[in-house]
Amino acid sequence: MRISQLSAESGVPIPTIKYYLREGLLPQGEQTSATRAEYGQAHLRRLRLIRALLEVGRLPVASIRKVIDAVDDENLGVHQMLGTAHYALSPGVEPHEESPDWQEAREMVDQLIADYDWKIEPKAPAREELAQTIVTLRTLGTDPTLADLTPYATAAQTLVQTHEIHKIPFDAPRETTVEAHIIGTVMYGRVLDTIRRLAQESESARILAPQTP
Amino acid sequence: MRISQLSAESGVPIPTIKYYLREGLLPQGEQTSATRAEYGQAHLRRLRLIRALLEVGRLPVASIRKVIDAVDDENLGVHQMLGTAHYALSPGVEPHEESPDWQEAREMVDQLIADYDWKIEPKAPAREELAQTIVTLRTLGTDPTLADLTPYATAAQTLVQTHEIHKIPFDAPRETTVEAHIIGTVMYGRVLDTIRRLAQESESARILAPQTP
DNA sequence: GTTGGTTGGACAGTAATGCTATCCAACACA
DNA sequence: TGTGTTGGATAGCATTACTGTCCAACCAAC
Repeated sequence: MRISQLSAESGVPIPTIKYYLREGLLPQGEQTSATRAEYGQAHLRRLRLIRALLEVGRLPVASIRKVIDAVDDENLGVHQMLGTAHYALSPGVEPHEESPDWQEAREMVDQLIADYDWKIEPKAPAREELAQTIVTLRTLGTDPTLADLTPYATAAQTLVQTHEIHKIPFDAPRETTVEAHIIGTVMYGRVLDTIRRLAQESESARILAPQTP
Repeated sequence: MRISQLSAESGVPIPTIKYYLREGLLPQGEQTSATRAEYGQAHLRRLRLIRALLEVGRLPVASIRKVIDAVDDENLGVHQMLGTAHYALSPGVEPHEESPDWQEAREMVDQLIADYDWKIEPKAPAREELAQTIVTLRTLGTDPTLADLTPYATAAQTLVQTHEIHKIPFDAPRETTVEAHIIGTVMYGRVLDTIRRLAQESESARILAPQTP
């Protein structure tokens, strides 16, 4: 498959594909001559993943490259590879000042993790992210307690344990495993967010809507 | 309160505050002379909300303005105001080609909404968003069925009905009501997303981590 | 009354991000 | 022998969210 066909099948313009190649998101095709390269199904698949992460997952290109670098690093074991990829999917929190508010928020996060007996790396970005959200909620005047967070933790745990984790083929080839992991994290993350907004609209409408029985 | 104090209390630089004023995110202060304006607690509160939506909610400035315009439009009833604000919080889907894939995806969304007996406007942006995600999941090779979506719908409905909707003071002043609504949608949306990633990491670690009992 | 700092308003500039556009020589295929 | 495509390189562009500079008008302190 040449680049034009790759473009036609994926719907991605050729200059954009070249850009992804430059940026290392897409592996180079197999060179057949100085000005010819051959692309295969793997490239098409990778290209679709990139577009999914960009358009649906709204991940920056730099994060996508981190994910891909983790996959392509053969030195990493599956566990490390998944961890690296997973962390790269995290939006990330810019550095912030140390303050008692932050310390308190971090303690709440630690407590939540302990309550649910979760096994989380100390440096997991989601810890800081959650702490940031708690701090922000405080400055907004609402003061979240652990009891406000547990319903979300329970819901998340149930979803992950009963529906998501079994979809990941841990014994398949590396690339298949990460891809499933990424899809589970990003795509179903958006599914959940969107569906939650539907549920909110519906509940809000039931309470407030002008009577139309 | 003058602009410098507003900046000091909020931690937002003065040029940025000026920018928000220009963009209509922040209402003008009360002019006391040609080169003096007075700001109050409402401004500080609004400023914190803007930062929360930007930093935690990752909403574009244009969307924040839509939310604020809805609040400031006195012609709108509370129901309409909440709806407009809620829709502005949606990331939005760029226009796409009509195709059987999209039709099928939309039908699946309609079916889900019907199954849960949700009351959703035909033009709700979350419909198209969910359809987009379904289409994308298809191109990625996983083929989501209604049964794959229902666990998320059940979880979302439970969260919204038992924990979120009661936090919104529907009989309070408009501004208080929308603010609570926005916080519920955006901030707790992020809480859920982040906590879900924690749960994923933990489950993944339990299955894959090198044994460290 | 002078002086020094602050304010609002206007406008230009900037950094990051995700593309797009153009050019070119080297092919491949008819 | 021509026609078109390719890879590689480089430059340009649109958007977003600020940031920087300038200035006359002020207010408050000395």
